[in-house]
Amino acid sequence: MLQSTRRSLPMSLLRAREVVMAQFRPILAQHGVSEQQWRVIRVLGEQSPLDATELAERASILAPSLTRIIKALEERKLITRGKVEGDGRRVMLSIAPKGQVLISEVSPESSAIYDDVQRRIGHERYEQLLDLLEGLIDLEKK
Amino acid sequence: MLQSTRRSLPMSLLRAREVVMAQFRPILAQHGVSEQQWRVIRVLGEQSPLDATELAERASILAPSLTRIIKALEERKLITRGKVEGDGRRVMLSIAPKGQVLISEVSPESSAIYDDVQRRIGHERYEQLLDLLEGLIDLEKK
DNA sequence: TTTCAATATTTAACATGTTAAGTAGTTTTG
DNA sequence: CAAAACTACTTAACATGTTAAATATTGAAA
Repeated sequence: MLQSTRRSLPMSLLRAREVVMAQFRPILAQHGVSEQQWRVIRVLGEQSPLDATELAERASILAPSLTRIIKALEERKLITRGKVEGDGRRVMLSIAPKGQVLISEVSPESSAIYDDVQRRIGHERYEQLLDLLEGLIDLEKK
Repeated sequence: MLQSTRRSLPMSLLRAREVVMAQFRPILAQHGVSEQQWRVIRVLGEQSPLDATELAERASILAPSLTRIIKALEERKLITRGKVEGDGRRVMLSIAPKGQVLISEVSPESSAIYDDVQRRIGHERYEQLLDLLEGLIDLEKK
């Protein structure tokens, strides 16, 4: 039997993400960063430095995209890029002062939106949803 | 307090979708269609004809992307395109015979994967996840 | 130590996402 | 009825997704 296009898991995940991101996009746009650039900045805000592979993994961005994003963010001095002594292949990325400023500006607005979404969906259901998604993500590792 | 990048809703939705789609992509690639092209074909397989706006809505694809996708699929004769008498602005799209063949080829493999994911995550949790996602999607309409 | 395989990143090429602007056709207003 | 507002779709421009190939470096094997 054919899976309906309405109640299909990939489609629902896509739409749900769309609904949530629609709340965030205006804020990010005001600060001149894309969704992906913001993910990179936020990950580096949590831990710096990180090599490109680790960063790509944590921000869920493919290597070729990351290369381009790094270039753009470095030019705007939001992050910095350095080499690793002992391994000439790797690139180490760190959050820059301007990046930290950006984080401190965007985070409050971002948190407000998270809280709002969480409140509208209900705290319990919100946690439940995250748990189920986590379970789905873990399928990959098996 | 800063939201961790790990347990964040947009990120989890993205990753979960990635895990699921990673199962499908090889099949679609074997048949020479992208994920988005497949969504368009499948929606038209459920109902034809549809005007571009309806199709975009149901396939969760933005109008500019749809324009390009339609062009590609029409050239491959997987779908057909017609005008609406009475409204010169609209474009009506329909599944073509070759498109129906493609659906009949891909669907069994696709269903098998759905079943596998569903089985691995558990039927009940699967339905629960879809319900929660639906609830999140409905936030948009309020 | 030289050669080969593996790793980290980049580049290339093309599809799609995203926002804004453009075009043509249609409906509403005055 | 004519101008204005609206609608459906397309085009444009640039960022990102995606796969494959290229580069440079490192590590392992002969």
